[in-house]
Amino acid sequence: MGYAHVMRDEVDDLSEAWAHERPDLDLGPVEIFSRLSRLSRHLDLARRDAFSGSGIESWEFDVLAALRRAGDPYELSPGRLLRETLVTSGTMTNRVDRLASRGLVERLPDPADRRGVLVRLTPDGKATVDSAFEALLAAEREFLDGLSGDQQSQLTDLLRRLLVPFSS
Amino acid sequence: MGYAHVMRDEVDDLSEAWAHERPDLDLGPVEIFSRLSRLSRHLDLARRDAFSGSGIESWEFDVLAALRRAGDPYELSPGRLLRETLVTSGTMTNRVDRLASRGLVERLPDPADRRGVLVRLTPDGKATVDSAFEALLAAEREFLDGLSGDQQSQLTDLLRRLLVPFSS
DNA sequence: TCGGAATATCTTGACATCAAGAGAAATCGA
DNA sequence: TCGATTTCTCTTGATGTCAAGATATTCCGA
Repeated sequence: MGYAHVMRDEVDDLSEAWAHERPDLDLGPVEIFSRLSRLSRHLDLARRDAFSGSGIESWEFDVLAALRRAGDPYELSPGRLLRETLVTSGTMTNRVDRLASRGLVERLPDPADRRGVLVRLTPDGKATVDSAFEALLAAEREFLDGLSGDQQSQLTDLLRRLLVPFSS
Repeated sequence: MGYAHVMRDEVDDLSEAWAHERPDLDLGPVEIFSRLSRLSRHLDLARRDAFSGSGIESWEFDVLAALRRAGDPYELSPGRLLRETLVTSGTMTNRVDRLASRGLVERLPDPADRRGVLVRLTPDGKATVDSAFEALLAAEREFLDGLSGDQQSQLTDLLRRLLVPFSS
């Protein structure tokens, strides 16, 4: 049966308050989307802690991880990187500048398109992102403690259903 | 049976790439937390669109909504507001400044504590947040189209389990 | 082949956020 | 009652992000 009937989170308070003030509205979406956005906020903060041991920040990990999982030779264009990380082009220019000045990536001319460049992970960048990824996984695993394997699969499936419309 | 076996989202690509590069790691957490964080990012962007009709931005809604659901007389301290919205005190000072200059809230001295102030929703602020909230609910409801009522309840329950540890 | 439209990246200026700390008032133990 | 600690809000300076636009190159239809 589980403990659903005794568990109470911050969104229960929030939606109860809304229900009191606006009993005329259907607050269904609040139950899901407020939890999603608050969870994401809490997890961002926890992620920052997890990365502090590896000496990088979350935005750095996002870029390095995209390059890392692209596989050898760990190269992607800035355009591809910004689509993977959902930021604007100005932001990505700035991120690559800072990562390059730290020696974690380097810019190369794209041999196939003279407008373009390629961003490549350096050996230093690869070691950094590998260590950060392991720390992140370890931290995240703790947050899944309260969920059985079945529940984790269910949650994955439900989140995928929500995400599909956004995945072009 | 549903369509789980044919649905594929952007995180399926991402985790497949990781599995290829790091077959030594247990990537379970990625399936859930990457989806949470990417969903949250997409939803933030959608929220911005939903609010543009009401003439406010997401950060303004967050503050106005906290005051609105507090109920008459729609007053909270800055400290309470920053705990509800998970931002720092400097951010909240800045937010209240800008909302006050737009006439949506006003600052009052706290009669019970001379260090403190109270932030109160103006009638204009109340009308604004009520209209924005209805627009938000309408937009969010569309994203839930792909989930049955049962699935929405399941998702709510699973998200609550993840959120409880963060809800002090 | 040529010109317009699309694409790729970078630049600029404004702005929201944060971390750290300052100042004022309240609280609590001795 | 007094002093130390805590609480509450605001200030400051640095920084990351965005929107809009500039520049260079490629693509594509006529």
